[in-house]
Amino acid sequence: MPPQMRKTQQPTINDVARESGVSKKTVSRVINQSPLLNEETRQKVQNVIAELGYVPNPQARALALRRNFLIGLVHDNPNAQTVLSVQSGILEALRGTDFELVVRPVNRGSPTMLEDIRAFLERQRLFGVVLLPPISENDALAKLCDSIGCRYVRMGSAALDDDQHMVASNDREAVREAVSYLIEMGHRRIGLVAGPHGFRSAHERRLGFEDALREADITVPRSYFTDGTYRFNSGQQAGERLLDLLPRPTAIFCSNDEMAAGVLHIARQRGLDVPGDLSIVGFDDTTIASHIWPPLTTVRWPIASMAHSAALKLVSADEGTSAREPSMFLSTLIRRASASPPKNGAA
Amino acid sequence: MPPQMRKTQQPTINDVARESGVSKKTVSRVINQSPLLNEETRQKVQNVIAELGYVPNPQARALALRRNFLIGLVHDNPNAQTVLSVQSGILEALRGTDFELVVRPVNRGSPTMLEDIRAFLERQRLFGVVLLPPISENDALAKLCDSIGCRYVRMGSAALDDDQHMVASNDREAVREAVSYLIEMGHRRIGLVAGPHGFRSAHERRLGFEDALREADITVPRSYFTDGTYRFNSGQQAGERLLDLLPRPTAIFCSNDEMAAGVLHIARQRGLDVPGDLSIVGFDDTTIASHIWPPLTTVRWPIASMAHSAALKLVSADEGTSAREPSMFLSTLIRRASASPPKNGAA
DNA sequence: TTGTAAGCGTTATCAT
DNA sequence: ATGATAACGCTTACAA
Repeated sequence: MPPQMRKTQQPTINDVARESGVSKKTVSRVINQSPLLNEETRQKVQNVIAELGYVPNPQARALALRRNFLIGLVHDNPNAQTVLSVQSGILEALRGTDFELVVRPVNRGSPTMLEDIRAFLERQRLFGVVLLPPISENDALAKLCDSIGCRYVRMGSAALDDDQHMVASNDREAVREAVSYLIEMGHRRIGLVAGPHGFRSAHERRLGFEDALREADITVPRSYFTDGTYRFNSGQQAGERLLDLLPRPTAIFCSNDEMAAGVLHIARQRGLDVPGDLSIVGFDDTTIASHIWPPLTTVRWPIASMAHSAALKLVSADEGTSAREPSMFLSTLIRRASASPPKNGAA
Repeated sequence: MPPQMRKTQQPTINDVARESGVSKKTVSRVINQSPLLNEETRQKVQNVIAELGYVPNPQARALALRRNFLIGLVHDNPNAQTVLSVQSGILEALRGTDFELVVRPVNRGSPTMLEDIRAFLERQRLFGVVLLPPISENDALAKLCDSIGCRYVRMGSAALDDDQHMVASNDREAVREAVSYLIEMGHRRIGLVAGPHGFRSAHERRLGFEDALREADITVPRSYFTDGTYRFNSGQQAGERLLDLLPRPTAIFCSNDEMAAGVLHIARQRGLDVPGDLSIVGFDDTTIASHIWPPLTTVRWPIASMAHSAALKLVSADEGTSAREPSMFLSTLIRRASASPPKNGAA
C-alpha cells in the first residue's frame, strides 16, 4: 500500500487508524466523542486527525447509522422572503455541524402531498425536518414524521405542538398591539383584510384585530371585515371594496405586507393620501414594507431566529439540550410612515 | 428469514434479488439500465421491484459510487426573490429524478470562501453545483470544481464559460433595448444608476446603457452616471445625487429594481411626479416592481428557466444530452407605468 | 479501555 | 447475459 497513492484521495478512518496505531473502532470512538476513552489515546488520535485533515465521510456514516446528516426544509411556498429567512436561520444554526440543508417545496392542495413527503423522508432518511406554515399546521404531517422516525419542528403562529416540536410567534398579541396603536392615534373606523380561511396565521391575526376593538369598545360594520389570499391582487380587491364603503375606513389593518401593498395601490389610484386619508398597517416586515412609499408600518416576526431555534431543537434533540431553546417568539410593531392620526381629527 | 420481519423495513436490493431469483448484480443492472440484459430478466425484475415498492437506498449508492445524488446551490445571497426562483427552477428540473437540492450560501469577501466551498464539495461529494452570480463569475471557483471532479454550471449575465458550464442572459442587449425605449419616448437626459464594480452584471448593463445612447447619438454629462450597490439605500443615495443635478435627468435607468425603488422613494420625497417629471426603469422584475406605485417598467430575465436548464445540464452531463439545453436566455422589457414620455415635451 | 468481526445497501471486477 | 466476491467507509455488537 504505497502511501503516495492516497495523495489526491481524502484520508479515511483506516488511514487515521494506521497512522495512530489504533483500531478503526477507536478512531470512531474519538469521532463520536465516546466517554470511555483513554485521554492519551484520544489526544494521539486527535492529532493524527488534525494532521491528516481527516473528515468522516458522511455517506458512509449515513449508511451505517441508517440516518443521513441532512435537515429538510419542507414548505409550500409562503413567500420568497420568508423562505429565505428561514433558510438562513437554519443554516446559521447548522454552521459548524455536519448537517446540510435540503429544501423541499411541496404542493399543499395536491392529494398526494403526504405520500410525496413520506417517500422523500423515507428514502433520504433525513435526520429531521423543519415544517413551515401553512403545511406545518397539518397534524397528519406531524404524525407522519413521527411514525417514520423523522424528527420534526413546526413553525407557526401559535403553539400547535409541544415545545420540542414547535416554535411559534405570538401573532394574535402582536396584531392586537398594532391595532391598538391605530386606536390610540384616534382611529375608530378600522378595516381588516384577513388572510385566507384555513390558515392558522389568518385566524390568529383576525383574533388579535378583534381583541383590540373589543378592548377599546369599538364596533365596526361587518363590511369592514374582508378576506384576502395573502397575495397582492387580493389586497387590491379588498382595497376596492373597503374604499368604496361609506363612511370609509380611516385605517386598514392588512394581515400581511403584500396585501397592504395592494391596498396602498388602490388608495393611490383613487388619489387618497396615505397616511392622511388612510392609514395602513401590514404584517411580516418583508423588504417591500420598507421599500414602498410611504414606508409601511408593520409587524415584524423574528423568522430567522425562529428557524434558528427550530434547527437547534432538531440537531440537539438527542442531547436533551433542546429544552433550552425558546419556543415562543415575540413579534414587534415597526412604526413607519404609513400610519398616522386621521387627518380630520377623530373619526 | 421470516418475511414478516421486513414489514416495516424498506425492501433492499437483496429482497428484490431473492424474490425474483436473480443476483444482486442483476437487479443493480436493471436499476442502472444496463444495456446488456435479457429482456425477460429485466421484466421479471421490474415486476418484483414494482410489487415490493423497492427504491434504491441513496446513501448506499452514494457510498459505492463515491458520489452523492445531491445538487448543490452555491450562492452569495443576491436577493431572496432570485435565489428562490432559482431554487424552483432547479427543483422543477430535478422532479422525478433521484436528485435532491442542497443549498449553500457563502460569503464572498471571506478569505476562506474558496476553501469552505472546497471542503463542502469534497465532503459531500456532490454530483454537481449550480453557481449563482456574483460568485459564479469567479473563475477560480470553476477551476476548483473541475479539479475535484464536481460538475458545475454557472449562471451569469454573459457567457463566461463553454455551453455545458454556463447559462447566461443577455443583459447588455436587454438594457440597450430598455434605454432605447426611453429615447424613443423622447427622453434625452437619461441618468444611470449602475451596479457595484466587480459585478459582471453591472458591467454588462452599463455597456447596454452606453450602447443605446451611442446608437441615438446622445451624450449625457458624466455626472449622470452614478454607482450603486444594488441595494435600496444606494438607490436612494444615487437618487439624491441625480435629482440634485441641473438640468435634472428626465429619466433614470437603474441596474436593478431595488435601487429603482430607492430612486422612486427620493423622487416622492421631493414631490416629483413619476413618470411625469421622472421616468424610472429597473431591472429584474422582482415582486417589488409590480407592487410599488407606480408599477415599475423593468427588464425581466428568465431566472427559473435558466436555473431549470442549468440543472438539466448538470444531471444529463453524462448522457451527452446537455448539448440540447439552451445556454443563452433572452430578457424582455416589461412596460409598466413608471416610464412615459417626459411631461414637457422632448427635453 | 480497546480490538475483532460482521454488517449497512449498493456498485465494480472479474469470472463464467 | 449473469453471478460470486470484494470493495465503499463507517458503526454496532460482542469480545478481550
